[in-house]
Amino acid sequence: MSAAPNRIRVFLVDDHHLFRSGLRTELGEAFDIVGEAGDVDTAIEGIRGTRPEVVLLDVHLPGGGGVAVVENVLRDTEEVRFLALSVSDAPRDVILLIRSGARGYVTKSIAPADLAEAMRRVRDGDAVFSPRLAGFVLDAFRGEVPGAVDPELDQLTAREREVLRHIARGFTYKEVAARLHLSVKTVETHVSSVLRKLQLSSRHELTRWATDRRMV
Amino acid sequence: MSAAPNRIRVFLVDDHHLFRSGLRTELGEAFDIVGEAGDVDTAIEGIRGTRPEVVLLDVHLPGGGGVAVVENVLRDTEEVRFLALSVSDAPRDVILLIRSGARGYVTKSIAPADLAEAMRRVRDGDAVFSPRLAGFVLDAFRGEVPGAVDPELDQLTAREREVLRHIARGFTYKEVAARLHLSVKTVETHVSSVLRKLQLSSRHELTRWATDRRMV
DNA sequence: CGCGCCATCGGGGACTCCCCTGAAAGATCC
DNA sequence: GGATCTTTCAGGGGAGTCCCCGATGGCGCG
Repeated sequence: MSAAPNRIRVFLVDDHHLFRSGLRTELGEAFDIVGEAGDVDTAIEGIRGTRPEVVLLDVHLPGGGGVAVVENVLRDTEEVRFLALSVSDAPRDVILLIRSGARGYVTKSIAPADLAEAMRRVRDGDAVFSPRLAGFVLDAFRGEVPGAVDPELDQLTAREREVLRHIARGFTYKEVAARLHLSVKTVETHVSSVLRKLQLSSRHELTRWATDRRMV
Repeated sequence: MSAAPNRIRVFLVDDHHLFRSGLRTELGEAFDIVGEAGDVDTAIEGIRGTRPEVVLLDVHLPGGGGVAVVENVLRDTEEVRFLALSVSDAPRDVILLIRSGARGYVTKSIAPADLAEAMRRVRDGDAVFSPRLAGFVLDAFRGEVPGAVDPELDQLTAREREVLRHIARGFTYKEVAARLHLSVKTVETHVSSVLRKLQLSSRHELTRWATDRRMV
C-alpha cells in the first residue's frame, strides 16, 4: 500500500466534495492520500481502516462534527494525529477541538505550502496553530478568555451575584445564610431568582455555570 | 528567509553567562540581541526598557524562575512574546510556563536553525513546542496529565469512577441511574463509597474534587 | 404619591441528597 | 471451598434543595 516511505499518509475529512478535490490536487504529490470521507461515520470507519498518520479534519461535519471523529478514533489508538482545518476561527470551535484531542488547528485560508508544513509538523508531534488561533488556545489554557462582559451576569443584582458565588463554592443554603447574615429563606429566594434568570434548574448547573465563567 | 533587513529584536534571559554567549554567537547574525539578563529582576527591568519582540527565557532562574518574569511583564503589555528555553522537559515546568503566558517552550538541545525558526514563529504569534512537549501541553489542556497516577482515584473501583464522573457533571442520582441502567439505590451506594473513600461529605465537594483533577 | 424593583422573611410541599442497616449474586484469590 | 471484594438493590430517615404561595419595608422615578 505505502508508496514512497517519506510521503506522509493522510486522510481527508470534509463534507464538501470540491474542497476535498482541491486538497487532493494540492497535496497529492507530496502526500499519500489514503482515503477521504464526507461525514462522521464514514470518517471513523475510514480512519480505522487506513491508519493514516495525519487526518485533515473539517470542524463542521454532518453527524456530530469533527469533535466526534477525534474522540471516537482516539479512544482506540493514539497513533493518529488530527489537524483541524476549518473556515471558522471561533474560539469555541478551536477549544472544543483541542480538548477532544486534535493537535493543530488552521483555517482554510492557509496557503498550500503552509498547510503542507503544518501537516509535517503535526505528524512529527508538534502542536500547530495559525497565529490568531494560538492566542485563543493559550488564553483558554491560561484560563482567561478575555473580553466578554457577560450579559447573563449583568441581569443579576449585586446581592444575587453575592449569593451565587457562595452557592457555586458548594456552601449549603444554611451556610450561605450564616456567612451573609441572612435567613435561609432569603437565600432560597435569591437562588431561585438566579436560577430563573439564568435559565438553570439546579444548583449543580449553577456551579458549572459559575466555574465555566471562572467566578470561583 | 529573513536575514539582515528586519531582524527580530530579541532579549536573552539565562543565568548561565556561557550559555548566553553561545546564543549571541549563534543568533547574533540573524537576530538583533537588544539585551540580556541573568536573574529575574534584571530581566524584567531590561525587557521593560528594550521592548523586544521575543524573549528567550530560561525556566530556572534565581529570583523566582521564568514564570515570575513572564507574569510580571505581561501585566503591563501584551506586545512581548516569550519562548521558554530550558534543559528541563518536565511536564510541570512546561505547564506552569504556559499558564503564566509563554507562547512556546523548547529544550536547549534544539538545533540553532530550529531555534531560529521557533523564534520567528513565536514572533508571528504561533504557539511553538518541540514534539514531546506539545504532547504534555495538549494533554494537560485536555485534562490528562499522564504521569501522576492518582492514588486517591486508584482506590475507587471502575464502577465507582463511572458514577463519580456522572455525579461530577451535575446529574441527579435519578439521571445517573437512568444513564447507567441502575436503580437509584445502587447509585446512592456508589456515591456513598466514593465520598467515604475520598474523605468528602457532599456531592458538591465531589464536583470540585473531580473538576480539580479535570475528570470533567 | 403610586409604581416598580430590590431585599428581606415565612409556611408548606415535593423532591433530592446522604447515611444507616441489610442482603444477594458473581468474580477473584489462596 | 472459604474469604474477600465488587456490584447490585432495598427500607427508612434526617437534612438539604427548589418551588409555590404570600408578606413587609426601602428605594428611586415620574
